[in-house]
Amino acid sequence: MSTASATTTARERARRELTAEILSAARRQLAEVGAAALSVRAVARELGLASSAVYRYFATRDDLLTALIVEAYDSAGAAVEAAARPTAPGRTPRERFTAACTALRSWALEHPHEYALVHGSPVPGYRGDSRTTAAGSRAPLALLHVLADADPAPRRPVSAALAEQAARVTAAAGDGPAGRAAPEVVVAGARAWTALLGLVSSEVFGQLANTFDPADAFAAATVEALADDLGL
Amino acid sequence: MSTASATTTARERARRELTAEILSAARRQLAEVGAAALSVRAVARELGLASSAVYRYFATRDDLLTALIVEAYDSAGAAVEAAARPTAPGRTPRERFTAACTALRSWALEHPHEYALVHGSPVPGYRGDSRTTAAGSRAPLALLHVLADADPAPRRPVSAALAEQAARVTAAAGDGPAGRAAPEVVVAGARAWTALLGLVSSEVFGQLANTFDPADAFAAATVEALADDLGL
DNA sequence: TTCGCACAAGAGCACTGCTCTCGTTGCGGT
DNA sequence: ACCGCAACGAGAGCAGTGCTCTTGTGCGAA
Repeated sequence: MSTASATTTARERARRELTAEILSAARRQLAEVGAAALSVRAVARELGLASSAVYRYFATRDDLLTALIVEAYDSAGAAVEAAARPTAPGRTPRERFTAACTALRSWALEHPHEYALVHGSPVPGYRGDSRTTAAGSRAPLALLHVLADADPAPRRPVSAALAEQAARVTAAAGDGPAGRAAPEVVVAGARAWTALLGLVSSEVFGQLANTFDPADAFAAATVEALADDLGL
Repeated sequence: MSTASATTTARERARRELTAEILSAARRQLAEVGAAALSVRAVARELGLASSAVYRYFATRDDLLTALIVEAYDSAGAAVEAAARPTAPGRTPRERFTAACTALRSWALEHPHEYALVHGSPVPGYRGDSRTTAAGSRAPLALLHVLADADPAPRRPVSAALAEQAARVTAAAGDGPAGRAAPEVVVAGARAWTALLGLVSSEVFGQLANTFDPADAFAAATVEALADDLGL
């Protein structure tokens, strides 16, 4: 630890690179065959490695999946954050909200397996890793940020129990605008978030087949309804 | 096929019974270890059979899962239908609606693996079997039935494209009250259905951890909000 | 009674996650 | 400059999987 702090030894470089290559191959395979069929051996094969070598970098298949989950959360979160950003000063909160919702939907349609990985059924016995929860908060927090900026008139009072849970959210949100949102706004935002997840999940998982299948109109109308309901 | 039409031969009986036993064992295993870990061999082991024998009754593991999917859809659908039924003549549509929503949530919490099977990520390459879609329509159709009975004033006009898709739904719903629902009502109902799925999925899949985790209050408030939004 | 077909069992194939052992090689401390 | 350790990749191997094929057996229709 003495001289190695500044210099990066060749081994460290090689480790980082190979880790990235494994992740990249796993990402490719995830996009192709899905999480259920992702196999450590196939990843190793694609890289010309022995399967046992991969286990030096990811102790278990679930660890590899967890890394992919974090990546997916971050990718989706970045997309939503970018769409929610007030690019122009005059951009209304409603525009930011609908853009963020649409961004999540688009991301999910472009990365269905990644979406299923993070918002579908938890794979075996789920993990509540702190990395995943942090990364998973980005998108809903971006939405809450928009709501806090708009500070809409709360349309629906919340019970004391609900307000306490909302306070937990604002406490975890830090001291930004999202951290100062009213409990009614937090609850309404959470409601909108779960509704959005339901909309996107239904479409991505094929539950809307034979009904609202090309779901663009349905999704757009639903997002508008959500914005109305939030008072944006 | 001559005399066998009336009498049930011993073979047929045995086949039906063993099929039921296999399904029952599979159901038990699904509830315990989840769909991903459900194995034909373990089912056979539990029944004291060779694994190859099971394949005489379900040609493939996916066929077994499909049967479980149909069972789960029917179970959930029956629970929702029962809750949505106008048990007393004076029961308001709003009561029926909230009861149906709560019934779905309760069913999902009692059968998380079954819920994940039908509303989580589709397992490998999905199947759009006609049996599953029919069974899967029961719960949302029960909700639509309640809405059609209430015939609320449509709060939100729908575009022509959306109305056409709604017509597809009413056409498939047959000639009951649900089949005569206005397009605006059908779309609003579909919106409520996806929102309900998002709420229940978020809770069952653990997405609400650290925020609205004992989710009874949040769920109840969300269902009330949905009922309000529907004009019930 | 006889023939045929459905049946259960078992071996076997290709695959999986994961572990263990082996020879090698890079790297830090003396 | 050297030595020893730890990290490394390869390969074999274990237990498990879905699924197939063959083999023998007993029920049931003709």
